[in-house]
Amino acid sequence: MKSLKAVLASCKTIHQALQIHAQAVVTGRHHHPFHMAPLISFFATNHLHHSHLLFSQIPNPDLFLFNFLIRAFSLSQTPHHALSLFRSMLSSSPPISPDSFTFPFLFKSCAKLSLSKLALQLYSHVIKTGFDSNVFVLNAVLHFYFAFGDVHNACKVFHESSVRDRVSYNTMINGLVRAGRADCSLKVFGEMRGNRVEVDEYTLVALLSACSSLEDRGTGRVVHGLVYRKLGCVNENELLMNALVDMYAKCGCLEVAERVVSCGNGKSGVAAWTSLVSAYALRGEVEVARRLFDQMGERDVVSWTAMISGYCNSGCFQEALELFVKLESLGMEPDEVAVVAALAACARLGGLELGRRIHRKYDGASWRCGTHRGFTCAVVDMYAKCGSIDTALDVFSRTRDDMRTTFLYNSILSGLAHHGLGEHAMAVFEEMRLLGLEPDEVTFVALLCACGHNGLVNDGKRLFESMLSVYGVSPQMEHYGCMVDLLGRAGGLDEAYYLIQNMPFRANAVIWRSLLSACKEHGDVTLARLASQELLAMEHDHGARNVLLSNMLILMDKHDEAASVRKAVDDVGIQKPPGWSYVEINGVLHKFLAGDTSHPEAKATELMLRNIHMGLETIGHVISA
DNA sequence: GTGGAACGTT
Repeated sequence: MKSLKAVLASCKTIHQALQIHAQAVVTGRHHHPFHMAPLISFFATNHLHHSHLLFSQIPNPDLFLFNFLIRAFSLSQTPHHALSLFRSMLSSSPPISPDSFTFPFLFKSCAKLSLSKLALQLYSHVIKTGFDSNVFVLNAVLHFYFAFGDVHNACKVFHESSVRDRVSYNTMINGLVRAGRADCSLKVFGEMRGNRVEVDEYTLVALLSACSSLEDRGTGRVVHGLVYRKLGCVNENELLMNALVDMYAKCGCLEVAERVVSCGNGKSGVAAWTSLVSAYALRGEVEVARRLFDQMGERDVVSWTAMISGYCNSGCFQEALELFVKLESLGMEPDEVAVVAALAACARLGGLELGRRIHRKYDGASWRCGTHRGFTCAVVDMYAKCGSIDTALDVFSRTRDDMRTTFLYNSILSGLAHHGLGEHAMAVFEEMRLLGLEPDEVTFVALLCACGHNGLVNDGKRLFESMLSVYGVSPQMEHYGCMVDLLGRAGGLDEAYYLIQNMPFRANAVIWRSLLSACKEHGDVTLARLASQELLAMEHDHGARNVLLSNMLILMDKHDEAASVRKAVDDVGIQKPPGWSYVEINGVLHKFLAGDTSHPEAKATELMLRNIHMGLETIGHVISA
């Protein structure tokens, strides 16, 4: 008689397997772990739920069966089942203790479910029971520390461990690269070589990723040499080929990257092509990127996202959104990254209706690798940039504390700043501090900008002074710019000028322009001349500042000087690139230039604008030129 | 009769 395993191996359909199960029930073998294991294992690949059902009918499952199912669930989309199985394993009578097989699967489940506390509890159990000297357990611990972003403890455990193998090194190198510490990963690789541990394809892929993120083509070439020595010129590993192409693409060697793709005997896959698309788009050659994108044999969500982001990077937001809508219409499920890119494009175009549609559609989405943190941030940013600050605040306030990040606070703070809600911004910042989130450079730009727009001079000064001393963020050019603007608007022109003279770097055009417009506002001709001289001496020309300067001189009744500035502008032939504006009305995107009268409803628009102006002036606003 | 780690998009 054939063994059950042999019979199952020849099963072609689920029905045949179910018949075998029925037979086991008839012969009374369905209660025995030993007899049921092959059936449970048969269903585990595609019908895990059924395996679980069979398992639950066994009165006394053994450690092996528990481990088997815990493993299967830890790899599945529902890893929490692995943890409940573990609980029932501990509480069965007699209780079953986990072994070195159990722990790695539990850690994997914790990592997938972001249960860092549980993982740490389990780890202390591992140490107590001595399983930390098992290399499989160690590697799983390293993996979960990296998954939780705890690079420090991963390194600590790795360096203090007495057992290490090739996988430990690979996990370290890969984890460090993904944590943005590619430089450290190369050091670990040095240790690996020093300890005469052989490299394998996992090592090589991780090293190529390190070179990609460091844009270190020299080391990249050395690793390419290692690949060649290890595997010869033709290789069968698609992931490795892709990593190689990506390395050359990220290092700017696009020609070499393309050569690797074409010499790869068709072994390089979607990822390699996606790297090329993204590299060309980043270089500003969107047309080339699009041609490659259209030529690709196979395209997945990531390739579409690369092209969409590529358009965004080159300022082609309309093309980006067209591609996103096409992606949806093809029935492909965009991931968090794609949706974030589309929302960013909406934000830049003022596409409120499309943005709102995207927000509603993906609000409850359950993304495989998504955290929803990026999504929330992009949604808040989109509403704020589209002028709907109330909706932005609404989404923000309904966001759970553990979903709040510095980035999210930066989005809402910038929104509040641009909407002139300075006091509200200060209150939100206070809330951010209480939550223990650390502000970064962007936070302070938003805050100082908010203070500037609302005349909160003392708050602004206090914040600026606390940046480095309290928060460890050193002020950049933008922050000085905000301060010059803040002081200038409040009439503190001398203080602003003093700040410019005492900055650690030379002021840029933005700063001088901001001082110039403050001079205009407060009628300081001497400082205005000084600022405009600085501006004219700057290399990269910008027509707007001269227009501003001549406007100012006209307002100050210095028509002769104004005329000479205008003439200087005309003589040099300074041209300001046209600034396109976009507005979305009822889902239709309208594009126009300043002074553009080509739109069919230009007259009506002009009339409405005049009404708004008059309304603003009636309630006491001063409209500057 | 069960183990581990890997590529491309923000």
